[in-house]
Amino acid sequence: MAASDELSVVFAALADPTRRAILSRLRQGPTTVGELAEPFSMSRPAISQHLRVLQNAGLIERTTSAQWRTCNLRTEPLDDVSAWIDHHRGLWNERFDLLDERLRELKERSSDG
Amino acid sequence: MAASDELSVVFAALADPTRRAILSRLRQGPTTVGELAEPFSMSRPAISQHLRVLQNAGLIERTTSAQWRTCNLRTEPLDDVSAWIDHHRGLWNERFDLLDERLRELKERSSDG
DNA sequence: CAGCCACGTAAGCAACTCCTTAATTAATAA
DNA sequence: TTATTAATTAAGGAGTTGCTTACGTGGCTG
Repeated sequence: MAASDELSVVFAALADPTRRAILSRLRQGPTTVGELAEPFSMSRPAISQHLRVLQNAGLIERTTSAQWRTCNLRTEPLDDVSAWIDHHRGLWNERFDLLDERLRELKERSSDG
Repeated sequence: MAASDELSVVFAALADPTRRAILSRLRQGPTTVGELAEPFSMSRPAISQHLRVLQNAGLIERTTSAQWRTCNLRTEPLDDVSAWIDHHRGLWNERFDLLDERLRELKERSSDG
């Protein structure tokens, strides 16, 4: 990774499919490390190391209760990432109207269903 | 990097401040490699290698005319990244109102200034 | 042709990533 | 206490990254 600035650390954390899968799993709610490791054909220490990378990036939080470590998703770092991405997609200075329109559509649909 | 799936390749390409600065520069328009290398205290080959990473990720395109290579920004890969990020920020199923409000703020500011 | 210019490739190196197995810590349960 | 369970730390290795310097390539110019 080499670069130690926050954005680089978060991007690097996301540049691994195992780690992204872990984050996806955590969207369903807090989980223990063992449960998190289950779907992967990988040793527990490997998962622990991935979790450390995610924690350093601020993308998860770990709490201890008894001998279990519970992992929680933290989405704050994704705000910075999203801002950078959207800026470079050219959304910030141009297509407000389009985005606005789409959001309104989605909003209507979700209140309908 | 190890992972070779498209999303991982793009995230990894973005996990370096030099490469992100190159992309930022390219937002102003197409540029030659020499011009692109100028702001960095780094050898030309190093920049060439960064450009290769960006090209492999589909984030730039290089065209040759005479002895110059012109680099162009390609934002398509950012669409996938943005979709993943927004999905995991929970924006797709929840906080439409908040986003809507923020966009309205930004819009007002940009039309004011 | 020779010489310069813009850029890339090749080779090498320190540092890092991602995985492994073995040992360790800490809490629970007999 | 001893054994079991959950997870981390330690140590090591194959492969990758990010830089360097040296050399190569293709296009222009005298």
